[in-house]
Amino acid sequence: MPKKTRRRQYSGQRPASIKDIARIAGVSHSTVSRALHDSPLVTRATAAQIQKIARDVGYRASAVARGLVTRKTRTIGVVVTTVTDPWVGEVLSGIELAAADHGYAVFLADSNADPAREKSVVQSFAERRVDGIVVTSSRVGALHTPMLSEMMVPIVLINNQHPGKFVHSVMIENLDASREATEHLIGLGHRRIGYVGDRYGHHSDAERFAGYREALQKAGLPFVPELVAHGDGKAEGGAPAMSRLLALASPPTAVFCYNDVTALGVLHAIHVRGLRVPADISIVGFDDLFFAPYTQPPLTTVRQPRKKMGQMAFESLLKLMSGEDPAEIKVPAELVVRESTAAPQA
Amino acid sequence: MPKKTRRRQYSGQRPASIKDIARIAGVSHSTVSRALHDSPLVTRATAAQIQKIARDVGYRASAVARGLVTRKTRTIGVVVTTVTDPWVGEVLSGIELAAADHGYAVFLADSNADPAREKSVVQSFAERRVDGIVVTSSRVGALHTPMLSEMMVPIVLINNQHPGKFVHSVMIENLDASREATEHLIGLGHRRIGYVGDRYGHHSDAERFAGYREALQKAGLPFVPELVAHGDGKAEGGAPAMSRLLALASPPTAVFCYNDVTALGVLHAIHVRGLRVPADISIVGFDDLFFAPYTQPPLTTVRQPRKKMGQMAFESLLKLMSGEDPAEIKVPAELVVRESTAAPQA
DNA sequence: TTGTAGGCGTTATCAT
DNA sequence: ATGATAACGCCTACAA
Repeated sequence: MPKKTRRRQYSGQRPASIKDIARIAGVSHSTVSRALHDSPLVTRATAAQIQKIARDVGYRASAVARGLVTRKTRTIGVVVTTVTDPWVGEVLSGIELAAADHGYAVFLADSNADPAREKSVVQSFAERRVDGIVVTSSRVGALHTPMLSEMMVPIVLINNQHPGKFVHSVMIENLDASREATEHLIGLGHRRIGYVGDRYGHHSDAERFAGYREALQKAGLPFVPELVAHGDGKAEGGAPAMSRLLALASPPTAVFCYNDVTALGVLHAIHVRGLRVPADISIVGFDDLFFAPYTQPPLTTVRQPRKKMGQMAFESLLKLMSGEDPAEIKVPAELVVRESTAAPQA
Repeated sequence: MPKKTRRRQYSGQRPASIKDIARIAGVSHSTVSRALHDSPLVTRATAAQIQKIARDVGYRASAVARGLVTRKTRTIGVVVTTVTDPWVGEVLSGIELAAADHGYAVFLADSNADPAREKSVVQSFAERRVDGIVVTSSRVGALHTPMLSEMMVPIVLINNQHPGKFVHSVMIENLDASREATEHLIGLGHRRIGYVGDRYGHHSDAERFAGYREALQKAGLPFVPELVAHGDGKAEGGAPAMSRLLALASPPTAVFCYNDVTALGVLHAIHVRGLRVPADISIVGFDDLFFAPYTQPPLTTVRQPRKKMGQMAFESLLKLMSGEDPAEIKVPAELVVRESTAAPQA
C-alpha cells in the first residue's frame, strides 16, 4: 500500500453563501440579502431567524462578490519605498488605522525604490481594483505618475511633489522646519553650520536644504559649499559623510542632518573620532523617530506628526473617492530641543 | 448662477472589460479570454490582434471577477501587532517580497495588540477571502486561534507558539541563541548577570528567559531573581527596568536584554547614571536591528534573519495553500559581538 | 479554432 | 414582505 500523505483540504470546504442560508431558512436569497442588511423590507421575525442561521453557519459575506457588483472594493493600495524605514512604518500605521476605522482594507506594496517594481506594483493594484492609492515616498517618487492618473484612481502622495491634476498630497512643512532648526543652531552662536543630506535628490532633501540655506542667508552667514555632504538617508551613509566634514581644515561646529537615521551615522562618526556632542559639535536631526530620545546624547530634532500624516492622507483619499476636491495639506513640524545641541566652544 | 464645483469623475469611466475587447475585435469574449491567457486554442494571428487591442485600451483583468470564479484571490493577509516596531517592519518586508514574487498581494492589518481589533481584522480577511494568513506577533498572540482555524484558511505564525493543527509557524531559536548570548557574558567573566525582559509574558520572552537561566545553570551560577526586571519591549520600558537593577545593593555587571529596543532604554539609563558601557557594565541585546551598530557603544546582540523569516513564512504558506504539510521551521540566530560587552572590572 | 451557455456570490430591479 | 431575474467580469465546459 502506497504511503498516503495526509493533506489538509482547505480547498474542499467552501464558505457558506447567501444561498446556503436561503435554503436552510426556506426563503429566497434576496430575502436573506435584505435581512442581512437589516432592510425594513423584511419581517422582524424572519430577519431574526435568518441572522441566527447566518451566525450559526459562520457566514461572512464575500467582499469579492460584492465588489464585483458594486464596483467598489473598499480597498486601498499603499506603495512604500521600504517598510523597513521607521519613518514609513509610522506613516503606514496611521494610514492603516484610519482605513480600518472606515472599513477599508489596505494592500501594502514595497517598491524597494525600484521603478520596475513600482510599476508592477501599481498594475497589481489596478487589477485588484483598489478604490484609491497612497504613495509614501520617503525617497524619490520615481513613480510614473502618468501611469497613475491613467488608472483613473484617486491618489494621495505623502511628502512628495504634486505632479498632476489627479493627484493630491500631504506634505510636511520642510522648508519652515529646516529654517527653524538651523536658526536654533545660529541662535546658539554657531557660525559654521554643516548639512548632511540625502543622496538621491529626494524632494524632501531639496526642501530641507533650502530651509537651511534660507536661515543662513537671513542671518547674514555665508553659504559654504564644503560644509555640505551627502549621505543616503541611512546611518550607513551618514557616517562617512560626517567623516568627510570632520576631515575639513576647519570643520563645522554644528550639523543639521537630513533625518534622524542619518544623524545616527553622524553621531557615530563623531564618537569614533573621539569628539563629543554637543561639547565639540552640535547635531540636529529630522523626524523625531522613536530612538531620538535615546541616542547619546538625546537628539535635538524636528518632530513630524507621522501617524497623523498617514491619517490625513487617508482622509484626503476618502474625499477624493467621494468626488470632492480636498485641499493640499501642509503639516507643520515642531522643533524638539534635547541635548545634542549647545553653544559652540569659545 | 450657482457656483459649480468642479469635481473629478473617477466613478464615471469604468475599466475596459473582456467584452469591450471582444466587441472591438469582433470576436466572442471567450476568445478574448483565451487569447489573453495565450491558450493554444486560438490562432496566433487573432491572439496577436486581441493582445494589441488589450494593450491599446489599457486592459487590466479584474482580479475580483477572477477571484469570484476561481475561488482563489491570490491574496494573503498579514496581521502585525504594530507596523511601527522595526522588527515587524523587516519581517513584513520579507513577506511582501516573497508574496510579490509569487504574484500574491498582501493585505496589511495592524492589531495594536488589541484583541478586539485583532478579531475584526481577521474577520475582514475572511470576508475578503484571502488565501492565507500570516501572523507576526512580536508580542503575545492574543489571537483566538480557534477562530482562525474555523476560517479554514492556512495560517503561519512567526515567533509565536504553535497552538493548533491547522497552524504552522516559523520561529527563531530563542533558547539556543539566548543561552549562547548569556554564555558569551559568562565567558567574559561575569558572575552577576541580569535580564531585562518584556512585560506581557510574550512567548519569545519566556524562551529567551529560559535560555538565560539555562546558561547560568550550566555554568553553575545561581539564579538571582532580583537581577531580572521587566520592561515592555520598548525603550520606554527598558530604561526604568534598568534603573531598578542599578539601584540594587549589588547591581549586575552585565545585562542581557529581551531585544535591541529594550537595550536602547537600558543603555540610556546607564548613561544617565553616569556609568560607562562596557567598562562598568556589559550589555547584550537581541535582534540586531538597524541601529545596533550605531548605539554608543555599538551593541553586541543576537542577529535574527528577519527578512528571511518573512520569506520563509510566505513559502510555508504557499505549501499549506497547495495542500502540502510544511515542516515547522526553526531558524538559528547568530551572536554578533560588538563593543558593548567586555570583561568585568577587577 | 471559435462561439454559446452557464456559474461564481453579491446587489438591485423588477414583479408579485 | 417576498421571490424571480438580471447584472457585475471572468473562466470553462460543451457545442459547433
